[in-house]
Amino acid sequence: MPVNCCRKKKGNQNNLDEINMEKEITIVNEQRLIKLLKQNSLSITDSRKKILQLFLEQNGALAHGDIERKAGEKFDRVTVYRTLQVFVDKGIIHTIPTADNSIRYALCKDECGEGHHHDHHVHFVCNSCNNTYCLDDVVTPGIKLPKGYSANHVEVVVEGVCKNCQ
Amino acid sequence: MPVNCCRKKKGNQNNLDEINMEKEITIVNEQRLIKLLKQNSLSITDSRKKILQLFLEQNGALAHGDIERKAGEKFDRVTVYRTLQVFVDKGIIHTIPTADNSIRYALCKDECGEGHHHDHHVHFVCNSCNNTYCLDDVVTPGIKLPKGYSANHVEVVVEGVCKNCQ
DNA sequence: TATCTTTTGCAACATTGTTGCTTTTTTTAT
DNA sequence: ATAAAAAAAGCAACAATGTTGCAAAAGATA
Ligand SMILES: [Mn+2]
Ligand SMILES: [Mn+2]
Ligand SMILES: [Zn+2]
Ligand SMILES: [Zn+2]
Repeated sequence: MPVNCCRKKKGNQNNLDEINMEKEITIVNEQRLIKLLKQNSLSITDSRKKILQLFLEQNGALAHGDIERKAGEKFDRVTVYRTLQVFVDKGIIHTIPTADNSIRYALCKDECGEGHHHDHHVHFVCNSCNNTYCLDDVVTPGIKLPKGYSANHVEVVVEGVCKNCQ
Repeated sequence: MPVNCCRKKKGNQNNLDEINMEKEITIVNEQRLIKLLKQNSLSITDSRKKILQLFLEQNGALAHGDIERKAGEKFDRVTVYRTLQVFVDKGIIHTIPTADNSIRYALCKDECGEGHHHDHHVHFVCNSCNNTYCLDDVVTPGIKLPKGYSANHVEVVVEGVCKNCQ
């Protein structure tokens, strides 16, 4: 992993006025999507824009199936698979392990890039709404392993009831 | 979850002499398998004995596919699915989440039973041999969650290089 | 705009998981 | 040991998920 490998993306919180016309919002988002894709040296295509948009609009994580559904009939299933793979490779999204054979994907923060993820945060799965959230501020704890084991990465998934469902 | 809900199974470490004849070992194991199934009010069938045996013989965890392969052509795929499901329900095995769409299963310790699992240990996936181990002695840490979230269960999966592969 | 490169969609296929129903096996009661 | 009842296994059909190669379409480049 190269030194100084982490790009600095602008925060870009997208705090648009609620009163903005729909069209205007669309334009802004489109620009943002294109910028993000360009930053990652990806060519700008409809499917990439659409799928990236889904992640940006979404608070929590998305499973492949969710994306297929939300992207509508617009794209081939194969394209969705390939797009997700590219996004993971580029450090745009990361995977979240589950115990039900349906990997979830969520946006990475700015520190991730091609070939190196740094998503050292805890994930939360709500038993009520069934959403999965990145708890970006909750850092994964160090784990003391038995002699002989060495750790590369620690993944923590907490299951419970989320803020909205209490 | 009822108070005093946890059965006490005998340790039964199966420290058999290496010199025991194959047949004898088989008989011993058979008895052990039957005992375990009876303790869990399960009827004694070939597939349940075989699959349980695979777990007892195996140090690490098994994915559904592993079991299908190891159980040979002996059983229908559907039977394997149903048997695993029953074992999970009964607290004989527990699932381990992964990020590659292949749930792993491993034996529970004695505290688990029907309707209540207590597998509060860390899991370890080796990047070299690709085995998954239960680190029974490494307890999952408590996680301090943001206001509004409440935890039911914490799952920790550490990825790295295992003892045997160092 | 013309050319080169990349991505998409499609088809075909493989793997994985589910469901209903019939047959077989296991358990239970005689 | 035998018969009746209950449970599990096997089978078939299907659904869902994931993979690959290739031709057509779209995007980047000059
Ligand atoms: Mn995350
Ligand atoms: Mn375990
Ligand atoms: Zn929730
Ligand atoms: Zn290993």
